[in-house]
Amino acid sequence: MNAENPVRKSLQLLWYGLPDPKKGPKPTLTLEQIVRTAIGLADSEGLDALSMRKLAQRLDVGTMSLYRYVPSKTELLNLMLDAVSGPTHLRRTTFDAGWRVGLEGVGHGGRQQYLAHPWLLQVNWTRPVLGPNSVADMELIMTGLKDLPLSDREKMHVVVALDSYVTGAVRQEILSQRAAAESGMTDEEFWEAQAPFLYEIFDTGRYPTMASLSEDTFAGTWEESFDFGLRLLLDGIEQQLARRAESPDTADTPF
Amino acid sequence: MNAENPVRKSLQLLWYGLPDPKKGPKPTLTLEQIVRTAIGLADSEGLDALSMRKLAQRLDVGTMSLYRYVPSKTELLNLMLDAVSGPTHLRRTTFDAGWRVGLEGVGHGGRQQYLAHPWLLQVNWTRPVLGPNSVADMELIMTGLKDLPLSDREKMHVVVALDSYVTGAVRQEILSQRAAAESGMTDEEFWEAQAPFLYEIFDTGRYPTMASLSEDTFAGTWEESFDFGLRLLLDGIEQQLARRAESPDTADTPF
DNA sequence: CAAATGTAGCGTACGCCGTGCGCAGTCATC
DNA sequence: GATGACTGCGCACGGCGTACGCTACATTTG
Repeated sequence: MNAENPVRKSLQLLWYGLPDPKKGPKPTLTLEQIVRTAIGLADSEGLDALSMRKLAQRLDVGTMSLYRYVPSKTELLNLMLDAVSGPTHLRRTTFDAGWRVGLEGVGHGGRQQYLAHPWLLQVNWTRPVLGPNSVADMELIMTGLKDLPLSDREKMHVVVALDSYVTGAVRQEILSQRAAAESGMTDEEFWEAQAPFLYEIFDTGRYPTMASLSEDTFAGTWEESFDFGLRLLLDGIEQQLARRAESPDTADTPF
Repeated sequence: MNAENPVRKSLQLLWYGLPDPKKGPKPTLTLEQIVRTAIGLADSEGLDALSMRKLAQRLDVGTMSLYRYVPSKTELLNLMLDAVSGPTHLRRTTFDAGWRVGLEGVGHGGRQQYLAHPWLLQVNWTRPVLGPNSVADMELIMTGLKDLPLSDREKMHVVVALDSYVTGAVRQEILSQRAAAESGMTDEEFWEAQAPFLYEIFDTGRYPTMASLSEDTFAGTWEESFDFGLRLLLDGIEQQLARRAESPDTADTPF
C-alpha cells in the first residue's frame, strides 16, 4: 500500500512513467523509445529474440544501461503489453449501430491486434497489473454496453467471455502459423506432411468417427472459423437479452 | 514425407515411441518415465523450473543421457502435451444425456485439466503435431455430435469454438493466479494493493463509466464467470440447431 | 567560481540455460 | 572371444538475466 510495495511501483511506472531527474547528466533514451523498440523487435523477430542484449544493441547503448529505465525484463514486458493494448485498434469500432455490431467490432479488432503482435499471448502470462490503455479500452466497451438490461457484473462477464473466446481462438491460429513456420513449411505443406501418417492411423479402425469425416472438415480459413464461433457467442448474448426483455423484473438477479 | 522428414519423426515418436534396441546395454530409463517425471516437475514447480539439468537430476542420471531418449526439449514438451491431453479428464463425461450436457462436460473437463497442469497453456505455443491422445479426445467428442443436423465442418467449428473459449477463459484465470502468486500475495491482497491506486485514477473523471460501476462488478468466482460464458456459447449453439430444425434443407449449407 | 552530490552509462562477472561432440564402458551377436 | 552397436555422460560453447560498483558528468550549493 505504501511506496515500497512492488505492485504499487509497477503501477507507478505504467501510469506516470519515470520521474525526471533534476540533477545529473541528461538521459540518452526515453522509456517510450525503449518500449517502442522492444515492440518492434518482438514483432519482427519473435519474443524469444527479444533479449536485453539485443535490445540494447539496437538502441546503441550498453546492455546494463537499460536497467536505468526499467527495473527488470518483466516490467518491460508489462509496459509493452499496455502500450499495445489500447483502444487504438477499436478506433473504427463504435457502438452507434448497437451492441451487437459493437461487440463484433471489438472481437475482430482484438483478433487483428493479436495477429499483429503475436507475442502478446506469450507475454500476458505474467501480467500482474492494469495500465492506462487497458483501462481506456475497458471504459470504451463498458460505455457501449451501458443501456443493456444486465447488471454491471453480468456486463463484465460478457466482456470477459468475449475476450476469452477471442484470445483462445487467435491462440490456435497463431499456434498453427508458428508450427508451420518453425518447420519451414507453409500451412498446406505441413498438413500434407502429417496427412499420410494420420490416414494410416485412421485405417486401424480405432477412430471410426474421425475416419468417416468428410474431406472438407478441416478446410476453410481461420477467419471463417473465428466468425462462426463469434456468431455463436453473440447469439447467446442476444438470447440472454431477449429473456430479460420478457421478464425485466429479474434484471438484477445475477443470472 | 519420407523418414528423414522431421514432422514424420515427431509423429513416429508420439505414436510408436522409441524403437527398442537389440544390441548393447539395457537403457536405464523409459520414455514414459521421463515424460511422467517431467510432467510432475512442471506441475509442482512450473514450466520455467523444468530444465534438462533438473529433470536429469530428479531421474538420477547425467544431463546428456536424456538426449538418448528425446531428440530435444521441444520434442519432450510435445510428448508431455499429448500424455496429458487424453480423454482421461472426460471419463466421467458422456453424451448420453444429449449434446448440451456432453459439451458442458467437455468444457468443465477441459478447465479442470488446464487448472491441474497450468503449463499446458505455455507449452502449446510450439505444438506442431497431433498425438494419439489428442486424436482419441477428438474422436470421443465428434462421436457425441454425430447426430446433430450440422455438417462435419460445422461440427468441427463448434468444437474449435468451445475449445477456444475454454482455453481463453482458463488462461485468464491462471494468469491472475500467477500474478498473485508471483507477488507473494493472495488474490484478495493483490487486488487490495491495486485498488487504492485505481480509485485514484478513476477520480480523475477520465473514466466515468468505469468509475460508476457497482462495487460487486469484479466480485464473484472464476468458476461463476466461466459458467456464464459457457452458457452463452451453448445457447448460441442451441439457437443454431433450432434454426436448422425449422429449415432442415439448409443443413448442408456452410452457414 | 569551486565543491559536493546524485545520476547516467556500462564493463565485468555469476549462475543459469539447451545441447553438440566424442570418449568409455556394456552386452547381444557371430 | 572378438565385434560393433548402443548407453551413459563430462566437457565446452554460446546464449540468457541481472547484481555490483566504477567513471563521467550536470546540477545544486556554498
